[in-house]
Amino acid sequence: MGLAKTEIFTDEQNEISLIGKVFGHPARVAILQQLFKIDGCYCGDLVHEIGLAQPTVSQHLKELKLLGLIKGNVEGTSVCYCIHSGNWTKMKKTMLAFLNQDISDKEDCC
Amino acid sequence: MGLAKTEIFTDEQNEISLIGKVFGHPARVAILQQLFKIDGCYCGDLVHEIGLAQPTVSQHLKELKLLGLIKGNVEGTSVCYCIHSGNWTKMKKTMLAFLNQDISDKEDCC
DNA sequence: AAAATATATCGTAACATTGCGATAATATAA
DNA sequence: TTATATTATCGCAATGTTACGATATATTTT
Repeated sequence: MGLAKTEIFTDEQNEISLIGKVFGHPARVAILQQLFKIDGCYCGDLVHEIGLAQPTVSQHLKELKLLGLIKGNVEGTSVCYCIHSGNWTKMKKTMLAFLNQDISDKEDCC
Repeated sequence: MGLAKTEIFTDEQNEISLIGKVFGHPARVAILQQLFKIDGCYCGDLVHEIGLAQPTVSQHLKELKLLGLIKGNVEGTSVCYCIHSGNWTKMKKTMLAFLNQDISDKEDCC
C-alpha cells in the first residue's frame, strides 16, 4: 500500500515520523548542514554544492520548506534560503523529548 | 528513480538519513515508545498495542533491529524485545550533533 | 506425534519517493 | 522588447515503502 495508517497513531508519533521522513534523505541533511555552515542566507548555487540536478534540489528544498525548517526569500532572480530558527528550535524540542527517553540503568534484559 | 544517490554524500549525512528513515513511520516510533515505557523486555502482544497486522509489525521490528536500535530474544514460543541501549546512545549522539548545530543569534535573514 | 501458539517470511497490490529532462514562471540586463 | 539568469513545476520512469493474507518456522503443550 505504501500509505501509513496515521489515524491510529498519536499526534506526537505522527509528528516525529514527519520529522524523520524529512531527515530521511541525505540531500536534505546536506542542505540543512550547508545552511548552518553559511550561518545566514544562501542565495547561491546549492545545486552545485549538493551535486544533484536543479529540479531535484528544488524539490528537496520544497519539502524542507513545507515542514517549516527553512525559509526562502526572493532576491532578484535568485532565492535566498536560511534555517527557520524558531521552527528548528520547536522541532528540536520534539525530537529531544523522543531521543532522551530514559534508558534504565539495568543491563539490557535480552 | 526512487533511489537516493548515497555515494555523493558524506558518511555522516547518509547515517543521519538512515536514522531519519527508521523514525519516518509512526508505527516504528510507537514501538520504540512502548519499549521505553515498559522499561524492560516486551514479550507480549506488540501487534495488539500498535494496531497493525502481525506481519506488518514484524516487518517494522525487523527494520528497527537492522539499524540496531532494538534487540530480540527468543523465549519459548514468543520473542522478547527491548531497546539496545548502547546503540540507542550512539544514535542519539549522532542526532544530537546534527540537531544542536548552532543557530546564530541574529535575526533570521530572510 | 499432533495440536496449539507465536513470530517470521513470502508474495503482491497500492501508493510514495527520487531523479531529471523539458518547460514554465519571474526578474534583471541589454 | 528581447535576451539572460535563476528557480519552480510538470511529467514520467525507476525504485522504494507499506500493509496484509497466506504460509513457513520454531517452540511448547497435550
